[in-house]
Amino acid sequence: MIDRIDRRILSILQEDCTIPVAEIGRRVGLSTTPCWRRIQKLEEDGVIQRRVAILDPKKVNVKVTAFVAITTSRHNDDWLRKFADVISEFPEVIEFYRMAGQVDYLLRVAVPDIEAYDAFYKRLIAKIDISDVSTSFAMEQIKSTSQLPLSYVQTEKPRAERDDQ
Amino acid sequence: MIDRIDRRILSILQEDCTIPVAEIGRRVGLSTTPCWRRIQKLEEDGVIQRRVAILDPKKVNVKVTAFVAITTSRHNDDWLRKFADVISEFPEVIEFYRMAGQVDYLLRVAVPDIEAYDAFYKRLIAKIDISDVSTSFAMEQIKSTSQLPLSYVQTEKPRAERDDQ
DNA sequence: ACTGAAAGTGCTCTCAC
DNA sequence: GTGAGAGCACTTTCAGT
Repeated sequence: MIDRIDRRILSILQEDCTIPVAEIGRRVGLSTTPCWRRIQKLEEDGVIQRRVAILDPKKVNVKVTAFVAITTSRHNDDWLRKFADVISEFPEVIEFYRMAGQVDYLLRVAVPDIEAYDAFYKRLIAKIDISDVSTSFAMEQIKSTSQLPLSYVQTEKPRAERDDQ
Repeated sequence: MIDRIDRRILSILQEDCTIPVAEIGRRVGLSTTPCWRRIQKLEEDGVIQRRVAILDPKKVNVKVTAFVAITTSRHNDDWLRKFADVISEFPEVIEFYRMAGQVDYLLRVAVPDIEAYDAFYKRLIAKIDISDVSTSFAMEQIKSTSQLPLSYVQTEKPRAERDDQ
């Protein structure tokens, strides 16, 4: 389905999606047409979901990252759906996971400072009844990337190599 | 520095950076040229850091997200720098924070499954001596976005509004 | 399946206002 | 800030390998 050339294309586009197709082709050893068709297919197949601009958190005044661990006292499905919807609506919530283990849910929240987090927190609990919440703040963002590892992609060997065996 | 129109432009580009400048201009009530110039400036100023393709984690076979909480037994600066470098090198590490509070460091790791996490973990501890590690797995990704909240941006009021006052 | 060429389109970016 | 225009990159097709 995805071969090594596709993987290299994905790697390039994950890094910078403004590179012209002709240049991508050159880098992966393909001419423009097949390279363009591969990219088109990767988009059709949903491997490439979207192309977006990445902003500098500091420049848009969200310097503080908070991790919010939520433990709920077991509610029914309806409540959980409402819970998920309400929380997802907050633009400050960048990531939202249902967890295995002690903690039930984990949020990553982007805000300017601790006071803003407090205000966010108040708006959150005003909208939804949460029993147990524990917040940790990040002091420093050492790494944060939109690039997923591509080493685990199920690669189909290129035809040439397959025929060799 | 950044006014409301810039903010709307950023909001659009955070969502989809393939939209033509003319269309962005139309949406924010500007003709192509000034809109293009604003985008150019936002890039120069580093507000827009890059433009990237966002891939579907499932399609590239990283279905499991692990959060790794690391507690170190207080090392010196050199060790900490090496620690940061070694961990940052792993492409599976998508996010890496230095934390306040109980936990010293928090990683978000993307892997195909629990076995792959275990292999990753072995490679990690083989490279660096970590005393106390605690891993939690996400069962479900309810929300995950590259879009930062723009409500906190320091906005300079547009000239017209300022003059009105 | 990829190459290369080539036509058509639409966008980028500059310039004059 | 507007509007127009030149140049260019991208898209898409087609014949050929």
